[in-house]
Amino acid sequence: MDVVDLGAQWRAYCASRALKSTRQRAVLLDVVLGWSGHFSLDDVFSAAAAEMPAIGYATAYRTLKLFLEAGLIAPIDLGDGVSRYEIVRHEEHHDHIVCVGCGRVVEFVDAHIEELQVEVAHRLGFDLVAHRMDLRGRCRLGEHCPHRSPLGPAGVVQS
Amino acid sequence: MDVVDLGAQWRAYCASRALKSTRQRAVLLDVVLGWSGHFSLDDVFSAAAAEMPAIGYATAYRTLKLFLEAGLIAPIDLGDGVSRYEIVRHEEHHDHIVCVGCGRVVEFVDAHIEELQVEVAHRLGFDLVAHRMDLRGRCRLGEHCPHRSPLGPAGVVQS
DNA sequence: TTAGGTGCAAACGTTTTGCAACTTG
DNA sequence: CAAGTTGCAAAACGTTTGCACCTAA
Repeated sequence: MDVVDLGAQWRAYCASRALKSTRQRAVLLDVVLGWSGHFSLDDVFSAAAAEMPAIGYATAYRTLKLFLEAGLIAPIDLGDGVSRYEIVRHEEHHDHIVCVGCGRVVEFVDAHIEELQVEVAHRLGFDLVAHRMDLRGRCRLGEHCPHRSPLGPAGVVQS
Repeated sequence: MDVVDLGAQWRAYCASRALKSTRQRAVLLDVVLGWSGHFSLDDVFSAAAAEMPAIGYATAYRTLKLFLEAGLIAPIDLGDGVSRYEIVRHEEHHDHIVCVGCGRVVEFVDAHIEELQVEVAHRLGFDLVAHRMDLRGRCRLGEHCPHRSPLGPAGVVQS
């Protein structure tokens, strides 16, 4: 499911809930779908405000909540105390590993672990709905590592 | 490492940082070590206040922070927006699965997944320091499930 | 005696809401 | 027109801190 499909998904959600289409929502959708990586409410608001100065924080807040309910975005927790989100891409689910030294975030998927999660859930009497797995590690980039800080996503590592 | 050892660990930490032993800290340590399951700052404060009405919220806050630094407790995130913690038991590390229907939390460990996590981290160039894995599922307790709400921990399920 | 600890109240940053004015369908 | 949406400002929330008064060592 690519960005185009997420747009469709949003339109479907709007229809199902009789939501109106406004310029604000268009701008916000645009910002979110165009975002690569993780974003906070503030991130989204700032970007939207750049394109539409009159937009209000509350609107960004409420719209992000709608995106959440529509399943367009999902909350993630990277350990800092801020609510962050990322676009839900069904074919692109991934987990995170965060370097405790430099804060670098690598996204990855391990098919084997995914399987085992379903299995374990079943064994415990659950039907798995979702999961979140965040690893912490120290990355071995040596002198390149410390404090390279939040850098753009380098893509999801599959395995 | 059982509760007794955690007490020793705390004493060692106090010594190393020249922390004084006060009645407040004793009460708070007691509350935390005696807690079965997950707790919030509020939980701890309330329980401590029951035993020592004059205790201040800030003291609970600051002390919990010390416990955190001392490695006695670890933050966990169960998806509600509240900071929660649990006692660190080195031989009892576990992950969580939360029922999206009733909120029931089951703790578990899967040795195979644990191994794979280390492996994956290495493959990505990290030395694994810690991990957090929270599954969401719908539990199959049928009529017994919905809204049985936060119940006491039923122990860690090993596999 | 003195470094450290406590309780209070206020500051903080973020998230959330009430409301009157304004759009969309 | 009616229902839904917006921006503002303020409330609510959990968390964190400054400070003057205590207390363990």
